[in-house]
Amino acid sequence: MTKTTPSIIIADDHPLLLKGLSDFLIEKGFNLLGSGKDGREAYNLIIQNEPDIAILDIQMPYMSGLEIAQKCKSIDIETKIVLITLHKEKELYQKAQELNLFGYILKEFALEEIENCIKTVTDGVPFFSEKIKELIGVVLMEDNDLKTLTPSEKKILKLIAQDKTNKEIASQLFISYRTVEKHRSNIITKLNIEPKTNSLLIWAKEHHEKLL
Amino acid sequence: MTKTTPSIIIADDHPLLLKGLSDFLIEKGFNLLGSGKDGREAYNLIIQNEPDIAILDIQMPYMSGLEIAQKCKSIDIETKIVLITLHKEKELYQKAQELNLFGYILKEFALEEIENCIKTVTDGVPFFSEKIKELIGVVLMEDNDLKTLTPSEKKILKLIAQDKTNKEIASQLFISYRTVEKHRSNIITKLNIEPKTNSLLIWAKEHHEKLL
DNA sequence: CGAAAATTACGTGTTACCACGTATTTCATA
DNA sequence: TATGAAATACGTGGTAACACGTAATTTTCG
Repeated sequence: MTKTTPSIIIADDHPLLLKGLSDFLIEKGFNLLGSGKDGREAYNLIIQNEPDIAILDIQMPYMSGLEIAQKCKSIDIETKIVLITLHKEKELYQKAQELNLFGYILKEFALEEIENCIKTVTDGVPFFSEKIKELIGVVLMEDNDLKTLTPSEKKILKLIAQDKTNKEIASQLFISYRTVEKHRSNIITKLNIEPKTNSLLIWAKEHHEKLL
Repeated sequence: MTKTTPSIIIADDHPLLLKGLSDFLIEKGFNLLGSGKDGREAYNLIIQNEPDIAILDIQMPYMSGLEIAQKCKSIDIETKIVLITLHKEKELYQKAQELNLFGYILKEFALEEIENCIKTVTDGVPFFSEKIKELIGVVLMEDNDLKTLTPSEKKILKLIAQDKTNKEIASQLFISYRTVEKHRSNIITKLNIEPKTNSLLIWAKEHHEKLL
């Protein structure tokens, strides 16, 4: 790893954030090659410049930060990708392993943390915010429960989250209404849900993001 | 209204956004008196400087933008308050009337819109983003239904949204279990909810923000 | 192939939710 | 004070959700 200033491109669909980040990096003397306001622009910037680091928002029009990371991996671009987002996205932790993600920071973090992150990543060391790590712990627990579900059970859980009744689910899956009930029962047992009347519906609603 | 450049203070707890907004206003030649990173700082800045305009994030530590607006009104500070936020807060439209709010913009909006907003507000004309207005339309409809609910019905609706069963609600309110059921029935009728089994729970969950 | 897991299905019983109706009491206010 | 709205409460009947158990069939995989 050379000791020259790393080249960087950034992308964010929030003009204010983009400006803030851009100004900050320039002031700090980083080698900012360019910035994009959506996923397409970001992707083009990356394949044209092959920067050392790309700091990308997760949610952007046309292409998300994750999609960009995926494509970059598939075409063997060595750009280190740092995701930046407002939300503590729980699903992220797994994908971070699969893709060549090198960092994940929250927008509300201090500017110094960004500088810190860039330096760390430049040395080839992944950087994840502390708060993210906490989340990962929690999510891992919950996901362990989820993983014990069979495919059918997951499918039914999804449908429950979509406000379907047992009968609707049954006819949709061409199985008996009783079978659906049995699955429900098994799901409740596996997920250690309190045995209240609508507890499964409530659970499904609260965790419906994880069922996608 | 004088034609001099309006004095402005800004506050946001996201360093990046604050920097972006700050840099932008300075570049555009606005008279930026100061900036704060939380509600307290913002409030102090306002009462000390009594700026023409205060651009505040809604969600901030110690004091929200709305609380600041409230306090400012109570002590007759004439600063025109513009709220800025990432989320399309549905509850906002009502409060905008009560307080001396002069604007509401979304962070993802173009920088030009902010400039536009400041100019409009300087002339004493409230500025609300188009997207907000759309939302207000929708929310007004829904709220009309909500307003038809009696106090007791609202209370029960809140408890339903908190996953309480009829019996729990009954014992908590010291009323009969049957009464709760009657209320439920009335609520369903008033809100035009489809007569499915857990439809009321689902409705309450989906609208639980509005029940606060 | 054989064992384990998954899927399918049913029985029985309890509780919760919902509709529709009736009826009493309380309370604000025209 | 009198009218009406709201809150309270109960009856009846139907559907849905859930617990717990049994069991046949299919899939999966060592």
